[in-house]
Amino acid sequence: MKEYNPGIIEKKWQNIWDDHGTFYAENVSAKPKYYLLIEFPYPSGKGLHVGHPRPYTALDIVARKRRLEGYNVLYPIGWDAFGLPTENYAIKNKVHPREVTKENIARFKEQLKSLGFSFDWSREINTTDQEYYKWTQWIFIQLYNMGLAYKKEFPINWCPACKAGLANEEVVNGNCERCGGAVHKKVKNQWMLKITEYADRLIDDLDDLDYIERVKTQQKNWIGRSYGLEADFKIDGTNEALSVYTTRPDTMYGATYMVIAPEHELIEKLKDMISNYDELVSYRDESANKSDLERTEIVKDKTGVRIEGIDAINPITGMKIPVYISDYVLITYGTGAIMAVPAHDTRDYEFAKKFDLPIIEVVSGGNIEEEAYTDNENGILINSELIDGLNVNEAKEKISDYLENKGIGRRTKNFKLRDWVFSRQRYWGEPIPLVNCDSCGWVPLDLKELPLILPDVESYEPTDNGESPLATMTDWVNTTCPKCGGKARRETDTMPQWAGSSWYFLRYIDPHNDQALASEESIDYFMPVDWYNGGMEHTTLHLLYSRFWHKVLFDVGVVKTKEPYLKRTSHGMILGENGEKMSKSRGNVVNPDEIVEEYGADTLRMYEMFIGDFEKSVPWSMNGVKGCRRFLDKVFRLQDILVTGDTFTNDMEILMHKTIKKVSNDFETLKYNTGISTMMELVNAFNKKGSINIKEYETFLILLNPVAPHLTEELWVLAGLPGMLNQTNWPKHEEAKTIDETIDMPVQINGKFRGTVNIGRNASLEEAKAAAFANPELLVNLEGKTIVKEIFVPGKIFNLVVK
RNA sequence: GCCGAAGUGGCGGAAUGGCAGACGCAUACGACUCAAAAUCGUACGGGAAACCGUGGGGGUUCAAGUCCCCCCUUCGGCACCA
Repeated sequence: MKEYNPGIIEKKWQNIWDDHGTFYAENVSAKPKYYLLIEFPYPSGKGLHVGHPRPYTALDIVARKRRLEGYNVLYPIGWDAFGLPTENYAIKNKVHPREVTKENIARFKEQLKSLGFSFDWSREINTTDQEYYKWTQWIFIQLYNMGLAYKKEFPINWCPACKAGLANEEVVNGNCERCGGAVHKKVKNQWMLKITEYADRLIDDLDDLDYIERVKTQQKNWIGRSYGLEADFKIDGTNEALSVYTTRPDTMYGATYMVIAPEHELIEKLKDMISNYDELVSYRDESANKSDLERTEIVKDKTGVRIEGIDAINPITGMKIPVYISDYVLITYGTGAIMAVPAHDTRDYEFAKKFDLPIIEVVSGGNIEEEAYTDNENGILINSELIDGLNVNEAKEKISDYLENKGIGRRTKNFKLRDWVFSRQRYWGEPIPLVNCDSCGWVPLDLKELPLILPDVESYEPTDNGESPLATMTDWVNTTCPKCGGKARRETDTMPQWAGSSWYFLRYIDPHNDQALASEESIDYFMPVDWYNGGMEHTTLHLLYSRFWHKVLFDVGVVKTKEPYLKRTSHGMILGENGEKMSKSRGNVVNPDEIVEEYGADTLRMYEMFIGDFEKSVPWSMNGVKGCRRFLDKVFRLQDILVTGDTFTNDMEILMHKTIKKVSNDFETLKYNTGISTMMELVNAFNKKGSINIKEYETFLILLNPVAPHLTEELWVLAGLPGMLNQTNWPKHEEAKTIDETIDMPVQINGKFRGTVNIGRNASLEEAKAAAFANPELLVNLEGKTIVKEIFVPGKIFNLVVK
């Protein structure tokens, strides 16, 4: 008998699929479409590791199954190729990032191709192509025209040693990833995108989506919507009022002092009344110089300064209360000021203890001598004249009404989500297509001027002053205003890596269109994405950003669906054999090339899916790989016991239908591991029987095909089955034929398993009882006992309660 | 601290409230072989057994890995968001 040689078989079928364009999606089709999306890779210099193929294989299984079910499947691939690692590598090795990118992509592509994914390679995209980023720039202009892009002073991470601005991911524990030195803040005028304007929609529209629950909750928490009251506290002896935001207006009687952020405008406004202005300024400077790390490290120890010379008036009690500045209040959230209720807020409690401020209990139930009582959702109000005796929720409403009626309070909401800092002072990104004109201000380029090509530069190293490398290119920077024709300067910041990936799923639909990012008809046909799988690490940034851009494009009228992705799932990480995260420095990286070389791509694919629960992290195991290869060898040897037959044999019929049902279902529900084990059981059953007929064999090959496509296509041909496997149909089970006529019903005595009885599926209690009493082994347990209760669940269990 | 997920053999992991450990790995023994590999077969949670076993402690139920309450541990996310 021939031997299973994956090296030859796999190459052969990959070529056939390529030559036939087997997996190309049709642009126009009478078939229903199905759009599957994986997160397109960043082509790093390291090549693939075995973690990459896990999600790709999972959706490849769904893609192949869907095609056999009669869908026009779009399963595309591309490259998210702008970004820092490439740029840093290029600087270090004095190669152009374009060249590095080209090489990396070539390597990734070769590796991916060797795994036999059914990607539509005719739609391959690359975010660094001019024809691609032309439309990234076009979308930016839409954002600008809608007023969603604006410039703002915003601090960047600045490494004084490297003289470079750093991305957040380059800052590790407050230090520079490269030189290890402390990272400081440097304020720059940057482009921001108003994602906060879409915050409500980004939360509310989640309700109708089929996203795994942890993704929804993480996004909701990240956006962080809260409802509360903005209330005005008068500053004594002035017409000024200090507005605070609170989610607990019910506790206002307990507000014994106020705190404002060090940067709050009130200090400048009331400068003349303040007797310790200099002290406040030096505190402000001090906290500005603190790194993020320092600021959070000092959590335990609250600092602050009282603003001398002013007092605020609690609007509900009329009492004069002091005002402090402290960096535990953030200028970026709410109004940058709070009313402090130390009895019921841990932070305020700590501050009050330290500065010896009064603590007034207003919700009963805690022990405020010991600590703040915060877990008080169901508490009753005390020491609060207007609302004494009410519960927290009633009190909130009453106080809110009261202050709104007096015109010194407004119900409002707040978000933790901040606007998106969209500028990078880097070379390897999309140029921002705007010019600054002395008379017209910021002016976007015309569509016909796009793409604004990233110029070739001698040196793309960051500059000493934190400006983008593009800023030194005066020829490129100096231009004319598209509006008035006067002198103008180009924006020299580039876009972040998140830009290209925020809309790539739309370009796949119509990747060569030079009139639009994709044609209207094709968008209408293919959108939305039916199933998007990706890593949990992208939940709060990429996934949210792309939902935001899609909603903007919806508002512009480019897309017709308010959400880009109907369904979102997430895979677990693959760890090294030692159970640690795979990394070069830990020396536990497994390269898929080695596995393909030694065992074949089908074995790798199968093991990637069989390794464990798809949603959980799991350590790699070379022995596990061997086990999967062993199974495929077994499958190959089924040829030896192949017999004729055009229907399932009687003794295998039920098992066949059960298997079809289980595998079909498991492939839809991320349970690839149990789907595969079901097929293993089937093969074991045929081997035990000693034969498999051609009909059973054919069906089995189709079921296994999504997991091991090369082998099954080959066996299909070797068995003389008609055409190619990829042209056939996915089998369907008959529900009636998945049910056994007789079952081994477990018999329990006092809830303990004592044996089984083989009875009819629909047998009655009497039949079960008769069978049980005919079994001497069971009778032993009944000796000298009386039966007090018989529990019989048809088809399930027979339990005798005895005394 | 807050939010989320999870704790089951030597390992990865299965189990609509109804026989815990499917399937695979590792291991041991046997067959084949001059021998080895491959392959095939048998065993494989603990215990001599009665029994005991799904992180720990309570509870609901005829019956709990699964449901409820409390606690411990691990992982992921957020982190002074008022």
